[in-house]
Amino acid sequence: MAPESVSTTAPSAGSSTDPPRRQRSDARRNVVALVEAAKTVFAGSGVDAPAKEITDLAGVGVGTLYRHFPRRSDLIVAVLQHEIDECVAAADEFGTTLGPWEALMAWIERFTDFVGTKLGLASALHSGDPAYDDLPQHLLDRLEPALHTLLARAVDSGSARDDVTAKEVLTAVALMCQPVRGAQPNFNQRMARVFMEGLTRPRRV
Amino acid sequence: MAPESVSTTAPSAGSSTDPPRRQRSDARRNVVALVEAAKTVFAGSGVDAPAKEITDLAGVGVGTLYRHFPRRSDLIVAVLQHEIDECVAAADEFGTTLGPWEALMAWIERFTDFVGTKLGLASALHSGDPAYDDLPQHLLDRLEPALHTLLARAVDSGSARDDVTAKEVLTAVALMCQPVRGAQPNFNQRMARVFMEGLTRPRRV
DNA sequence: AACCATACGGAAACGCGTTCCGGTTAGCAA
DNA sequence: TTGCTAACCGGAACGCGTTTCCGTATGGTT
Repeated sequence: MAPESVSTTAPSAGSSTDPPRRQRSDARRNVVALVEAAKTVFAGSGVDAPAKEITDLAGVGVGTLYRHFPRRSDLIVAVLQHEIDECVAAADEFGTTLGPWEALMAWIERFTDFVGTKLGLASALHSGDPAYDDLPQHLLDRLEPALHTLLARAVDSGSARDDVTAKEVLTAVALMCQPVRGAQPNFNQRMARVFMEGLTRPRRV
Repeated sequence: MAPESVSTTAPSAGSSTDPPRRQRSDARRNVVALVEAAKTVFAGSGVDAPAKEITDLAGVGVGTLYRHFPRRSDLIVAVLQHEIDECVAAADEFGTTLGPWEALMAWIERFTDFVGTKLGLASALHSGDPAYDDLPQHLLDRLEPALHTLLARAVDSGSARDDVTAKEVLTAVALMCQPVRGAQPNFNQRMARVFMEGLTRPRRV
């Protein structure tokens, strides 16, 4: 994940090795500028926009980008951090205000919104490109617990089958969120809903 | 689609312009060698293996590859032609030997087998890379009619909902077939099945 | 003020797809 | 057979984006 960007945490702990000097102020500034620039560029050109586009906007050299964010996924994670947190928070809210099944469906819709509106994020998630390697794992680690709670409740209440894990649901729905050329605007959401309906107790007609 | 590879058809028609000379024998040989090599390389390194790997195996220069197959999708189509035909044929068979719903499910499983075993084919389908532009459309054109028949029968028999088109099903299932790192081997098939079960008439629990 | 670990920037190296062109050859006609 | 020419060949050259590398600048500390 983001190597040094988020960690504004306790650098003072004189650990095993020599006293580590604090991060320089210009470095901190640049990290912020890069994340800010990346947010803008990603929104306009997708998550695999040329690196130079980002560094130019941030007013730094490419070296600086790669030093702070060795992999593209590091940068993406930094950019999305906030929205991911919001997504997790939504799970708590739905879980307490809606019925088991409704909460599950509502959250999935929220999740598809999140993934779908990030240009190319879904594609990156499953591209196999090593630059994005950590991305799926990180999202999974963060979101899986949130969904797990909702799903377990739906299973307990008898409205969802119990042979599919939260992780699998998350992965499958993420797959469904990939942009499709020439599809109707809400295609992905509709298909995700169909998938979710397949999650109700199975039976034949 | 494949520009000149498949078209062993009637070059003799003295059309508007001067009599076109027949395709040269070495050209024909090279096309065959390339498709053969591509089949091997695709199987080993996925559909986006470096072009040079293919040309080396085929024993030709890169120029020859690009002349015959300007887009990567042309080459893929040529390689898959046969298997696509088989997939279409399977639809006919299932349609006549199985019940409406069972035929539908059987064919989808057949389809996931096809897409899933082609390394990276599913990813390529939705990559957005212009090199693969024609690929989805070509597969859709070829497979949609096959599925349409099966789906219509299932809808008529009352076992499937009628608010999702064959094209949508095909696209959605293709999305689900994308390889996922660290997933169980049959993950994609299972998820595709869940999706299909969501296709039964909707109702609440 | 002086020192130095840290960080900067952008040039250079690299990998890969794609284009281009001088040389070669298969097919056809005389 | 021989000669002509369109068709074809190979790979060098080019474009573009990522990634590495290193001389230089600078913030922090003494």
